[in-house]
Amino acid sequence: MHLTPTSNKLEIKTSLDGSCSVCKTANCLIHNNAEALFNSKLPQSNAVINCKKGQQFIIEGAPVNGLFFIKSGTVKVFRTGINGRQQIVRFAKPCEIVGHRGFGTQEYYSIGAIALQDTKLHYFSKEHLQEALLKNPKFAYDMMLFYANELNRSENKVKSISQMTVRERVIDTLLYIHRKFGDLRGFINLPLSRKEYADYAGTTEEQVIRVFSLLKKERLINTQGKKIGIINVQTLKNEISEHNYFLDS
DNA sequence: CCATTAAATTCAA
DNA sequence: TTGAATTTAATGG
Repeated sequence: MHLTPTSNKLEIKTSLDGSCSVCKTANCLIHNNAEALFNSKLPQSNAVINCKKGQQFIIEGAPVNGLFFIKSGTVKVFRTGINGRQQIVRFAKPCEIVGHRGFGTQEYYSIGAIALQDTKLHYFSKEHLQEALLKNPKFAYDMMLFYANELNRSENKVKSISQMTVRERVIDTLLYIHRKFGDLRGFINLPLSRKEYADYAGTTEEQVIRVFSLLKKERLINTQGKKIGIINVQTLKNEISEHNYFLDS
């Protein structure tokens, strides 16, 4: 896929094409429900958006019009705290939804979202989604599962931030990224800065760097620049097992 | 938290 | 493809 190299604007083109080129995954919402989603007669209600690395496509406080499916790339979803520090709420990968908290009653986005890599998004308006949900129970059910899962994870995150030590939170974050984005040649398959680990774990960049150094000394992880390799997943899991490590998303 | 140095990444020639 | 410019990591105060 070729992206226009110099444009700073979001590239938007409407598309009534139902094909989702990237995802062949069995449990992809958009893929499984393409029929329900794409035979709408509503004009201008869905579009493919190309988003360059580092580009913000949801602004906190902006009015909600719809939501986004990720077709390719990865995205971080965050909320800005009182002192301007950003708290990363979650990372999202292809086949996932971004902006869904605004769906329904809320008028404004309470979160922001930035592309971590060049990312293709598929946008649907609220009306479009509503139509598809009402028409198609299977789609509605899949959406509900997604929401339930997100809620579960977010409840657990509250707990982890309030009850775990910095070291445990960093380990928790590492394991979350690892199981979500997987392993490529021994390194976590997602390049994140130490700051981004910190923003997710609810700590500072320095703390993350120090925990990483320790873990490296203990031969539990490997680091090479931005790339992190987990050597011993089990030992890390054990260390936070008292805090209910059993989530799968 | 800030300052310094080392290291890695990006960019453009 | 290289190296200069910029960004990021790591450490110590």
